[in-house]
Amino acid sequence: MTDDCPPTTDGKCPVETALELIDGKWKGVALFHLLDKTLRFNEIRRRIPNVTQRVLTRQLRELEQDGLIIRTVYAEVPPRVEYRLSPLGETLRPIIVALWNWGTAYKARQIEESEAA
Amino acid sequence: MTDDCPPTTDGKCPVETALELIDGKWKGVALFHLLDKTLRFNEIRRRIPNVTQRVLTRQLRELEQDGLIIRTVYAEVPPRVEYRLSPLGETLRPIIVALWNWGTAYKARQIEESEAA
DNA sequence: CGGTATCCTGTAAGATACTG
DNA sequence: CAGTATCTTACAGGATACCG
Repeated sequence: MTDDCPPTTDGKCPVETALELIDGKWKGVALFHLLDKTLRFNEIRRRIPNVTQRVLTRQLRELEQDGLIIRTVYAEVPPRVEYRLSPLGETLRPIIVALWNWGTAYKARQIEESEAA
Repeated sequence: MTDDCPPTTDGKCPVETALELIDGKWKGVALFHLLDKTLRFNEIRRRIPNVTQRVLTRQLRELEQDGLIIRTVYAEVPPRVEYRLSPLGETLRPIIVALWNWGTAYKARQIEESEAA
């Protein structure tokens, strides 16, 4: 089964295809926060310390172009821009949740190890 | 629930932590092939066209350092080096499989769209 | 067979400043 | 508030050649 990897149309393994879409230092985390609810730009930013405005903007735009999130601009002053998962993005939910669970367990393991010192 | 993201020990969201470990252009695919069985270096290489020896070597070593795979060197001539998932790496299986399924569905959708033209 | 050793290039990410 | 506009830099990835 795992051998039907390469010979797809584009010669890419589906695993590679999937990972490419969330490749970007902050994309996974951004998607994670959007699992909960629609968020405004600065709301996302506040949840991701260390990301710069420029980088976050770009990554969100790429997610939008790839059809994973929907960006809605409200013609108001001051401007309001909301981001939410698209239907396609919703299908990523189990994966994002699985990553969160895995990462959480991984961290717990790290802590145990350091305490065993 | 999704708000307990930042305030972990290292300030990183678990999603970010998990993604960092499989961040590397070919790591996900390499792990995918190792789901099936233990593979020798060139066996992995053959399954991943376009990856250079140098890069594949480095990514496998990083996976090893992160405890996701186990590298075994047999003192033979010619040399034989086998790679297999570690117990920790095994815990990634559901995620890798989910990525494969997702990527496969995504590609199918792309094809449908292009045919609708 | 399974690597190193060099060298090179593109680009993702970051810092900083400005804007409708 | 939610962005652009510039500029800079590190480094992942790749090409090529050689080795025990």
